[in-house]
Amino acid sequence: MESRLEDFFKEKLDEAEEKPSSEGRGNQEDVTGNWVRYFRSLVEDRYANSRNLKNVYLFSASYDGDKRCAVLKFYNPEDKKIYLWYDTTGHKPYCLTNIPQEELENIPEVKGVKGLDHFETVEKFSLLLDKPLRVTKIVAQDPLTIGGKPSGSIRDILPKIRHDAKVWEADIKYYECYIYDLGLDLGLPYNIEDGKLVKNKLTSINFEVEKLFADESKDFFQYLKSWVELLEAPLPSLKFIALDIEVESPSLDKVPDPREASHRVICASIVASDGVKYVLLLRRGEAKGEEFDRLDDAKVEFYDDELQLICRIFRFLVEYPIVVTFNGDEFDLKYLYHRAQKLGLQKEDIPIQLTREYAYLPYSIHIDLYRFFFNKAIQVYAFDQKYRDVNLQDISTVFLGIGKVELDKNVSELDYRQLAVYCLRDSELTFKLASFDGNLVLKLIIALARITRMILEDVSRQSVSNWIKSLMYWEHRKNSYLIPSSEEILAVKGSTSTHAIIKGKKYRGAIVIEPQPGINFNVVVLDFNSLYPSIIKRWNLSYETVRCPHEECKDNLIPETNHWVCRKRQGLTSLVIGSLRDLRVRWYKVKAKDKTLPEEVRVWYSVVQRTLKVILNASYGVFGAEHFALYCPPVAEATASIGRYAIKTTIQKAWELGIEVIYGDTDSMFLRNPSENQVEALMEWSRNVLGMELDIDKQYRYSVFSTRKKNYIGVYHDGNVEIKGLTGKKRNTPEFLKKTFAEMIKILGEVKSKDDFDKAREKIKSIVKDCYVKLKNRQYSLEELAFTVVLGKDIEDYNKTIPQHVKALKLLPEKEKVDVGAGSVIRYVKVRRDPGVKLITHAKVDEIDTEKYVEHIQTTFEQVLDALGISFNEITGAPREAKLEFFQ
DNA sequence: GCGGACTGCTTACCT
DNA sequence: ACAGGTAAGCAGTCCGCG
Repeated sequence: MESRLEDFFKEKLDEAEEKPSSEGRGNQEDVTGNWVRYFRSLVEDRYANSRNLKNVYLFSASYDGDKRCAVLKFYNPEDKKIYLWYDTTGHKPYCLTNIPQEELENIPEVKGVKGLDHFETVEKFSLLLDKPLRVTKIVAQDPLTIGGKPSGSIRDILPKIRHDAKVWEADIKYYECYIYDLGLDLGLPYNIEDGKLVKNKLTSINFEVEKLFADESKDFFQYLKSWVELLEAPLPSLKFIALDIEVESPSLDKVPDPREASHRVICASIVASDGVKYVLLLRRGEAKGEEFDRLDDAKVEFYDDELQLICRIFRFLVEYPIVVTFNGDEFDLKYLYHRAQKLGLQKEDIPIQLTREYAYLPYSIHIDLYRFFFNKAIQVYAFDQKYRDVNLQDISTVFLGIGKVELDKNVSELDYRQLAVYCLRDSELTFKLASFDGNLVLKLIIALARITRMILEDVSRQSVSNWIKSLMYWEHRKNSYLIPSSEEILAVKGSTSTHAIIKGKKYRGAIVIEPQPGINFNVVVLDFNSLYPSIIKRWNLSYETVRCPHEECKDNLIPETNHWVCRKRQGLTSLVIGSLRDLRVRWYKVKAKDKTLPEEVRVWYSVVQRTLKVILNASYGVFGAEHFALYCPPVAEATASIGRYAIKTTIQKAWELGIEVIYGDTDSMFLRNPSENQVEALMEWSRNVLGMELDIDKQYRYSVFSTRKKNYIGVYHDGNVEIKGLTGKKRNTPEFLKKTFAEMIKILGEVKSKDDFDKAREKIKSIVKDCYVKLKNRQYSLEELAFTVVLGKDIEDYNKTIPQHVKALKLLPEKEKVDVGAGSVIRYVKVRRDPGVKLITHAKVDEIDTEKYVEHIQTTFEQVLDALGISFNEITGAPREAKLEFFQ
């Protein structure tokens, strides 16, 4: 596929790079000419319309403003390159309106809009009204005519002309509209035959799956089938690079502004999946040590000219199909874009496009891992909150066991070798974050793209509400359903009928059962297997079915609300979320553990089940989120309400069966020493009566509860200890407390029987006592005493109250305050004098307010001591209090 | 002028 | 920029107190 021309220019470029200009800053033309020629030839050649390609994977799409059409990006696993394909179907941007075609034709303000193509009358089905609707399709020659111009777009002028004008589907990005209309599947293989797009034959549905879901309705089964086809499709082997650059910086701790790009790019490093490693360094006037041509397994190149170095980076950006960065959107690529222009390169010769939020690579796929790991849903559900702070240092330490190279001075002051080592490490870490566990992260992104029908760039950056929006929109278009506007849904279904416990919330959520304080042996924890998605499936919840327009459904009420649910039509959300849930629980989760399957298949199944988990966990919440495109509070409210109903009735049934329920939260029930028969009976009852699966989630040798909800310790039969919610493991708790707490936990893990507790009690008392004494003697360092708190917003935004960590910050001189903002981590200690707090960097050990810290020891340990029948005063030597005994 | 009761704010957690 | 519920610590306000 690669042309002679491309090879020719590549050689030319290599030549140019092998003899970096010796006479210092040479002619601009010489420096960049080779790059520009090479780049232009590449665009004309390989990136020109591809007419014949086999088995290429659809990874991305966008709109080409020059050619005025959609362009798709395909990845060819054969030669591991990206190919562009420009639309050949003549598809055009459009939106829909309720104004009849004849009327539109007679409105001069509309007819006169430049870029308008034509009108059509089409039939769509309105789920909201449960009836067909004739609407007018306004077709334009370019997306901006529909919407997005500062003024004068169809989207904006129609409501001005007629007050009852409705406009639908006008704020969908054009390439998304294109994907939905053509029913394209992202991440799946296609063929291009004589310029036409042909989907590869799909993996047929597995016989086992078919058998597993034989009892489901026809519609439901159709959904299962289409998901399986997507998710069982083969996965291409991927080729990618990680990139990182270093920029001279004026002062310590000050990151150069990428828009200004006023400082030199002094180093770049590239680590590629094919083993290629490069460090590119800028020769600088000042002595920066000896030059060298290798650094471990990386090739090192020195450049006299900064622009030449940057062009070298650009070559990597167009030659590799996938480029991975850590914060490339906000820094590396943004910087390179502006810096290259500053040094004289034309915009069109830079292979980077900046939008408001992204650095987009038109000839490859840019994945910014920072954006991906920042996603809360990814953080919590895909990675079980293994990392807390989103930065390269912490994330790579968690997943790879290595961190960044530590610096003791400004990057500008490092010698060549130190700089190279530092920079190379960063791109190595970035590379490994994309590739660990067999490219887990990239696979997650592809699995997400397949399900959501989003391009890789979007799905890896945007959050759950956009994922679900996209997959729902795709389903609407597939079935010719009119996509309702958010206002429309709200107008018809805006009301809620319950009251939240927390002020300012819209509706009542889950319930938490009051725990029975004390210690209990043999505790079995049952939970509803993905409760909310199950409810959405079983109760047919969707924006069109909750409060549906049919009189005859109005008696089909949802507990504790005045909402009813449709009996006549299967809800779209119910089908989509329900099928994904069942597939995860009954197929992918099971198969991910199936040792008879080849390792590679198992790994993919585990990726899929994790991806589904992320989507499913968010599926309920989005309907209660104002910014979600299909925001529908009654759907969220109904879901939570049925959840409360499910757990309440199940607990009641448990008592009837003679099982003691000692705690429960949302979807879980903690049973005290139940018999196998009792557990089995309860699970069966739930299956038969509620129609919901109840599973054994975990079994504890014993559990420790105080009177507090969302706070407990569970000790598994193997001695592993699970701690939930306790102060002793919170992030902001001082280290000395966490350490002492961990010692106590270790003792608890060793307790096997009631008798062991007597010994454990004594040990725990002495551990806490030691802590108390050490504190009193001021033997703890400031490091150990510091509270670590994340600043929730910028300092000046605290106008209601001034919390302690902000108080500590206010003592800083103005010019140091500017470096602190939302997201900064603040470490402070409590002192006796005036404001009571000081930043760790400003305090001394003898200022510490030990009395305050004693209170913290007390609250931290009382959460456990209570249940053990130990009073804190007994430990510190204060008068003995009555001892509580919880054993029965 | 001070302390207790109360509410509200902030952070971190649970499901 | 997925939801609501809970704990803890502190900030700020109101009220009573001859």
